[in-house]
Amino acid sequence: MSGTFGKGHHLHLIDGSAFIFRAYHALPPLTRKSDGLPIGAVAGFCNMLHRYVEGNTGPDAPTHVAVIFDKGSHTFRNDMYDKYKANREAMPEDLRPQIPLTRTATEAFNIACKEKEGFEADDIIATLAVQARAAGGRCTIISSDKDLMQLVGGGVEMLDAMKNKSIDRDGVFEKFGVYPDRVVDVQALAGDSVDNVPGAPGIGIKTAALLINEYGDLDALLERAGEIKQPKRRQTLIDHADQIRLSRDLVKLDENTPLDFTLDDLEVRDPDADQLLGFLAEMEFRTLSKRVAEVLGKEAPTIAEAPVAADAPVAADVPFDAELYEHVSDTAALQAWIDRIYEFGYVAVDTETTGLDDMVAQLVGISLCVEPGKACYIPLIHKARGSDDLFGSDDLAEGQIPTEEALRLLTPMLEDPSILKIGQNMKYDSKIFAQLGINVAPIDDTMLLSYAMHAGLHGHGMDTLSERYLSHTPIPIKPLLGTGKSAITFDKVPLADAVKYAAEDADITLRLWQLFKPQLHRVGVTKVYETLERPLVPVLAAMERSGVKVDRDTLSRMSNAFAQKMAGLEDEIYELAGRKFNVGSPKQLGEILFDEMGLEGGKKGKTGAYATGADVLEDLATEHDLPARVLDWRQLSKLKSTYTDALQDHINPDTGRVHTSYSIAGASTGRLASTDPNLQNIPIRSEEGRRIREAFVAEPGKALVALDYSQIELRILAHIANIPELKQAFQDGIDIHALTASEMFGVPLDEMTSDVRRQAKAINFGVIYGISGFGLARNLRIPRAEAQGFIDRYFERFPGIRTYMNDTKAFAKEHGFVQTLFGRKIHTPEISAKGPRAGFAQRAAINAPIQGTAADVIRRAMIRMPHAIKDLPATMLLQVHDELLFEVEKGAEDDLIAAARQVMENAADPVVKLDVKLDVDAGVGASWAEAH
DNA sequence: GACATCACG
DNA sequence: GACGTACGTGATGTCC
Repeated sequence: MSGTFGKGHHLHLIDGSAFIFRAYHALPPLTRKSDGLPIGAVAGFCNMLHRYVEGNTGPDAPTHVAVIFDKGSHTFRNDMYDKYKANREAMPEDLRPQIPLTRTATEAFNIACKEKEGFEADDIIATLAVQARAAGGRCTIISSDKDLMQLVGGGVEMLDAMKNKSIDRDGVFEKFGVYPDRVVDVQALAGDSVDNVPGAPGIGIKTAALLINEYGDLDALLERAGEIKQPKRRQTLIDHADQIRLSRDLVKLDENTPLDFTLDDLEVRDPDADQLLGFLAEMEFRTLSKRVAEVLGKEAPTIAEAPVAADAPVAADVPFDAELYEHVSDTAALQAWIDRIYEFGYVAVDTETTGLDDMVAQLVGISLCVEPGKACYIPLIHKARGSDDLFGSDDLAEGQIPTEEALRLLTPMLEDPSILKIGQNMKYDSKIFAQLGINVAPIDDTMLLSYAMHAGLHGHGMDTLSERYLSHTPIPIKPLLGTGKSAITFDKVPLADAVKYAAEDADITLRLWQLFKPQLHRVGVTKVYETLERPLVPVLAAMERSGVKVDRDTLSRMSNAFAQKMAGLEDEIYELAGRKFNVGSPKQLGEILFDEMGLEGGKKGKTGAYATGADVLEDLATEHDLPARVLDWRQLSKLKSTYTDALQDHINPDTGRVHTSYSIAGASTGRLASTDPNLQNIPIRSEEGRRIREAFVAEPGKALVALDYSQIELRILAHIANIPELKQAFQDGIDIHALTASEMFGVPLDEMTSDVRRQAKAINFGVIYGISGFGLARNLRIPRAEAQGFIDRYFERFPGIRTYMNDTKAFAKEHGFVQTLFGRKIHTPEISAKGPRAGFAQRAAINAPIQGTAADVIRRAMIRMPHAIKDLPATMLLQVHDELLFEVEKGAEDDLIAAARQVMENAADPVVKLDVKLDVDAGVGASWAEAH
């Protein structure tokens, strides 16, 4: 399309400074290999331009486009107000030389590049947008700068390229509470701390919008300021009227910037392949050159591989050699290591201990590494071999620094805020040090780096990572410790072996860190790692060390009661079966039920054994008493073995409390997992099981407080899939399952029966899991066709759900991962598999953003919690996915609930603005049963 | 160590 | 049209 710009034309205006700023902060400080020129921002800028150009296909593609830049630091606004943008930070040194290169880049892409001395880019954009509107064409401003929102409307809209979200008049209203024509008035009142626009003191956007909407516009408001009821607000407006008018002039964009070009000069042009590829080659952008060349159908330019600096060894260059590891046996050698650590500013640390339970294990030795291949082990309490070679004596081996002495030297370094301590699963090591009163900080964790980048692809244990990323199989621990009863602890491992094994772990950790850390940016998960993973480590360490008090007598009494009941049931079962057998053996039970007794419905699984799961037995229970008895027996057996018995063994003899361990990198979705023991699956659904929670108690003088998010996953679904009815119901506090039932079946809310509600509830949950007719039918025990009918009606009523499911599957197929609202990536490698695996992967992909976002939310709450409750006599003890359990001194319960609820309900802010509020329910009691 | 089962969100 | 089918976990007991 050509001719004079007008109807049918579509102008894109890109806010160049915003692109540069974003590119600069999104990428690590890259430099051009050949000469060290800082190039990160240019690289990011080019990537964004390329992506932009590639994304511009289809009927909505622009006919005209320009990138608009700021020029010069002095504009007419500085003449109006000398403090305008006065508290802007200076441009970073390494960004300055890149600015002109972004102009060159724009021209290399053959996109119009415009700027004007004395004017901000915003003014040029305003002028062009107004011209485009006047000519009857459309204009899209690619920026998220709120100052540009005053231009929206009448064919002008904005596009946030990062979020790929367009902002129209309603979007502006959402942001400012007024439509675009009054945005300037609101900004004039609210001011802007970034640009140093003064505004009216004490008035923010909300109040400003309120006032403008009440009085019509700013002039009317200032004229009638005397009518304002609130005395403080009235006085502010009267006193600062001039300042407010000045602010309006500052934020009002100049729509009449004199320009020496017209819209027609901005017509979209094809890039000149040679020019573009030439520029990219000059910048030495290998990957982008290749990508662009592919699109243009050209050969990628060859870019000479610059020699890697000799003094920067990378992991791949240094072979693993355990013989080179150093045994640090005296303080002089240790001091030399500490000195080296201070030279580098970081160190990989690993502790060796007497066991895997970090609440009990004792420190045996410490290994350190600052450069690949150069690591040491500092043994502390290794035992000397006894005369009979059987470690009969308690004597320490030679060549060890006394623990106290070594820690005296190491502690300042471990606690030094300027020295980064790198570990693999640092929560373990920091807990070991915490036992000794040493507070290790700051930390980096290779396990969590991997988790942030590779969740869903593979595990994140050191052996896995070493083999995958370093092509090196670590020395196995088993031959050193042995197995079973004859296994020894690490302090009995001979020093020569211990040095090799232990130092290698630090070596591997350092190499992984060197490899992973720069990749974080590239994978785009720096924020995830920095805000959701790393800060959680000390929080969890503290919770685990606190533990929760569990009353042994309560458990013991329950255990005896269960045993008695089970014995009674066993007698009945043998009677009904006609013989004795092992009730706990599904295999034997299946044979009894289906072969000997000849009951119908025996189905064999893959392994050829009959299925005897609860669902099968429940069906059989209508026909026969035996399956019902077995179900009862199984419930008791589960409660006894897993809870009343095993839990007692987990009571720490020193603290009298149970200390679980949370794995941060276990669940692919971002959820935590609790192990040894698992305190996230303590019974609650059955009345009998629920009583186990009576054993979880507060110390005398204290109470337990439980706070849990109400329906968090459904709220997140309502937001992500954008379902207006569900969002409204949550805002209004309406029973969401009843609402769903009402919408689907046309039953008014006040006539809802519990059965219809129950069905709707199953559907709501099913949706979160990637529903299927079969699955819903089985869950509700209704015919499959009927279940499918429900699902069809649900999708019809809430079409956004189907769109979400389809979009998510498509996204996973295209990218190989899905994302939470906070940017956590969950990889879905099997999404394109054949057969049933694809189905699994698709449902997991649908579920992951929902479950994962909820997990992110509570992580954020937990990370903020210590600060929020620091002045209260309270401790955070447990997390159960959507619940936090606290122990608090009596009298402070309400204060704690208020503080913790505040943090939990606002945990998504300010990164994610949820369309639904988050509600938190709270309970207090002497036991977990009472508090829930 | 695999499998079945069942506890939780 | 057949196939297999609700998401994410951990602990326990049986059986080979």
